[in-house]
Formats: sequence, structure tokens, C-alpha cells
Amino acid sequence: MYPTLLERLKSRGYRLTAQRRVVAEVLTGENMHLTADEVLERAEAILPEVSRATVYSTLQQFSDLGEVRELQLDGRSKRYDPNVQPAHHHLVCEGCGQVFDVAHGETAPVLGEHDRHGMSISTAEIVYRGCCVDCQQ
Amino acid sequence: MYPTLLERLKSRGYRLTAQRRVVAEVLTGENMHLTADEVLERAEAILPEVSRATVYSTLQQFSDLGEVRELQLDGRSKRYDPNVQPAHHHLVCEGCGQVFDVAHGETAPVLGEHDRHGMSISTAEIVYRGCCVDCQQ
DNA sequence: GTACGAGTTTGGACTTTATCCAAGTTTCGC
DNA sequence: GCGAAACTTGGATAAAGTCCAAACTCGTAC
Repeated sequence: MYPTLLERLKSRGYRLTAQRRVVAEVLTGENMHLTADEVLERAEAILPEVSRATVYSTLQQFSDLGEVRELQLDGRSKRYDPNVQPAHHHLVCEGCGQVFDVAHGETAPVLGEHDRHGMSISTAEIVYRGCCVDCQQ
Repeated sequence: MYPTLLERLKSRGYRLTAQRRVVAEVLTGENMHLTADEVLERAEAILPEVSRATVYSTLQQFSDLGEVRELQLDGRSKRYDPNVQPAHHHLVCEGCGQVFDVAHGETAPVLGEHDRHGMSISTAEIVYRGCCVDCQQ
């Protein structure tokens, strides 16, 4: 069995605290794209005394470790995606803000020399925007 | 000659004020991707009494009119791009935050039925991230 | 050209999202 | 268990953006 997030944290010298367990727990799932505030809200439901600062710093750590992907999709708050598969893109409803993973999408086209402006490219993410079933009414 | 932004504003019933002229002026250019604060700063250099609220509301109007594109690239402030050609993407340096237009890039792959989650897709934007020439040192 | 009203602008207060920090608490190797 | 380093906390602070009532101005109509 592949090591869990908590095991990976431990093996890198991070301590396993109740707060980290809770943040890891509320983040996991399919098509989860919670904002920091939503994570805090759900974490408080499990561990009432958890603080905002801890949730933010924990999300930052998980992100630095590559355990979650930080998404900036709506010009407001960041969202945290536990799915870190490199070639997965996102689908955003402009009506309600809901986010779906594009699990099987193709990768973005590779840039030609002329378009690269001399840069070395490390990632290419696609954001599809549109209107979800509920918002099409 | 195609009507300018100011002429298009006028034809839609908007008034041509000094503030709108200045905001339009500082936005224009190749590879311009200013934040609202940068727009304010440059606008003040031309018209010192311009206010923050006006810059924000003007940028919002230009964006609603399709005259500029609002970009959310770095998890901090929005950027405003006077290039509204639909199929152009962006190249962001993770070191310094600099943004380049990808003028001739291909369009993003079309999503299959299964990946659409029932949504109707209206736009697809690609963000390439990497390291620019200056930051590669 | 002047008056007028609707559209604009202004500054300041306010909101939201996120970060910082010093003090207190907890984890884990010994 | 003990202690040091790591972690968490609440509150202050910062950054980005929005709201609002009062003042101002553009452009039409006279």
C-alpha cells in the first residue's frame, strides 16, 4: 500500500498533530475543491478549537510538499485540490463557482520556440469555463 | 479605421470622462498585464486626482464590455489584459510574476462528453508556468 | 451658452482573504 | 517522563477590492 499523506509527512520529519490529521481528513475526496474557509469550517466541526492560522499554514505546507494543488480559479479565494495528478485540468461553472476535475483530458499543446519567450516551461493548466447543469435553468 | 475603445464606450451611452481616457491609455500596449494598483499608479501620474474606486469600477466596466480581459494568475491581484483575442493564452514566470502573451498558440483540446459533467463550455484558457530568462540565473 | 439631470467620481469606511507574531502547548526522541 | 524543537493559538495586521452618500461633470435640450 502506498504511504498515506500522514505517513509521508512523518517520513519528512513533520509531526503528526491532531490539526494536521483533521485538515488532511477534510481535504480528501473526489472532486473536492474547498476554499481555506471551507476547510476551516469542516475542521472545526471535528476539532472545535482549531485556528484559522493553523488551517492556512497547514494548507500551505501540504501545497509546498506537493500533497495538494492550490488553484486560483475565481478571483476570490484559493481552492485546494487533493488530486495532484499533473495532467488534470478544471471545469468551472461561472454561475455557482462549482469546480469539476477533468480526469481524462488531453494535455495542453506544447509551445513553439517562438512563443516561449526564452522561458523554460514547467506546467500547463487548462481552465474550462461554462455553465453547469443546475445553472442552465 | 475600427472604432477605438473610447468611441465604443460612447456609442454604448457611456460618458467620455478624463478618468476613462486615462485608464484606457495606461492599459494599452503589447504584453501589458497590469494589476489594478499598477493602473492606479500610472493613471495618477497623468491625472493626479484620480481615485482608487474609479480605477476599479472602470476596469470592471471595460471587462464587462469585453474591452479588457481579467486574469487571475498568481493568487494575489487580478491583472488586466488589453488583448482580448479569444484564443490567446498566457505564460507566467513563477520567479518574478511577469506575464507574456502566447500570441500564436493552439487552442485548448475540446472536452469529450464524459468530461463535461453536463456543462456547456464557453471558454478554455491555458496558463503555462515556468521560469523566465532573467530568473533562470 | 446655460441649465439640468443622469451618469460619474471621490474619499473614506468597510469587507474579505490571508499573513504575521509572541506566547503558550504538544510531539517525539531519548 | 524530560526537554527542546516544532506546532498551535488568538489577535493584530496587511493586501486587495467593494460600497456608499455627497459632490461633480458630461452632454442634451432649451
